[in-house]
Amino acid sequence: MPNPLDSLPGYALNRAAQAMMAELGSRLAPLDLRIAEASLLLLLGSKAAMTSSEIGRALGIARANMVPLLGRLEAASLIAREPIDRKSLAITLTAAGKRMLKKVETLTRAFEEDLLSRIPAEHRAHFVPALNALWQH
Amino acid sequence: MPNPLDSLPGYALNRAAQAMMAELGSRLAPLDLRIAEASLLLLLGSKAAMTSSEIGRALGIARANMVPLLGRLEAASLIAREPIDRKSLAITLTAAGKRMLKKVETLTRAFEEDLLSRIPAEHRAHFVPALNALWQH
DNA sequence: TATTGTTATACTCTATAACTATA
DNA sequence: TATAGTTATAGAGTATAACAATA
Repeated sequence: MPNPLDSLPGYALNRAAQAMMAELGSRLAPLDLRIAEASLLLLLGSKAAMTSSEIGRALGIARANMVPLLGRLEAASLIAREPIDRKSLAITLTAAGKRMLKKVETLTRAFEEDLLSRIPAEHRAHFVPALNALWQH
Repeated sequence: MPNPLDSLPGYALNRAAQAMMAELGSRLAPLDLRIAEASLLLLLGSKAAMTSSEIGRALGIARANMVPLLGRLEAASLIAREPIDRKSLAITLTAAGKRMLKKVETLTRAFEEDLLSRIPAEHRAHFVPALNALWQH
């Protein structure tokens, strides 16, 4: 039933991420948010104001792809842009954005708990450190 | 420097998979193969002949998306399709496909070793079991 | 009746090049 | 000179609906 690819770390990593992101996407759908949009709200909630470029660097999103992402959030009145100088814009959460953030935080907490609960207890503490070793820096 | 999302398992999972798949994609580029194509060759190498639907189920690829995938591999003369009955086709590796498979196996082995080597030793043995718990069945 | 292979289509995510305006 | 924000575009991955033919 299982195939020989299942023992490959890279294959397992890809399948697990695909499954979990599909699950998270389904849970976010009722809020009309995509994963990147929810991530952005969570990030802004902890860092106050950031520029588009700073957000992109933090989330691993290319600058060019930040434009439609911020555009959708602004169209939904969840964020606002205010000039810092004549070159940069500060992205901040609106009141509606902060209310949406609360929902995202609740939903995310439940999702992350459910994800961890699927991992056998003896492996659980090793999960995030192993993953972070693969991409940080 | 790090952001608060880094401690979330789902976020770390997604970033790690994104980074590792980008790395694998770069390594496969000289062979002119995409990740799904290389996965298909590896699968066929261990299972002899399979139908398109069986491959799709094994790799988590929708049947409709198997069509262009198999089309590219057939255009590259790496696979062949032979009728099983008047409804199904057996997908098999051609001689060129088997030669390419050897390259993919060598490359994949190196990639998987490099991936694991990035994970601190104490976390390494927990990695694949934790991931497989998230998506299998 | 369920499954296979297929077509067509659409949406999302990601990547690149180029441009302007400013620090 | 490097960076910010943007436009346009292309590629790749994924998802759905529908269809004819066959098991």
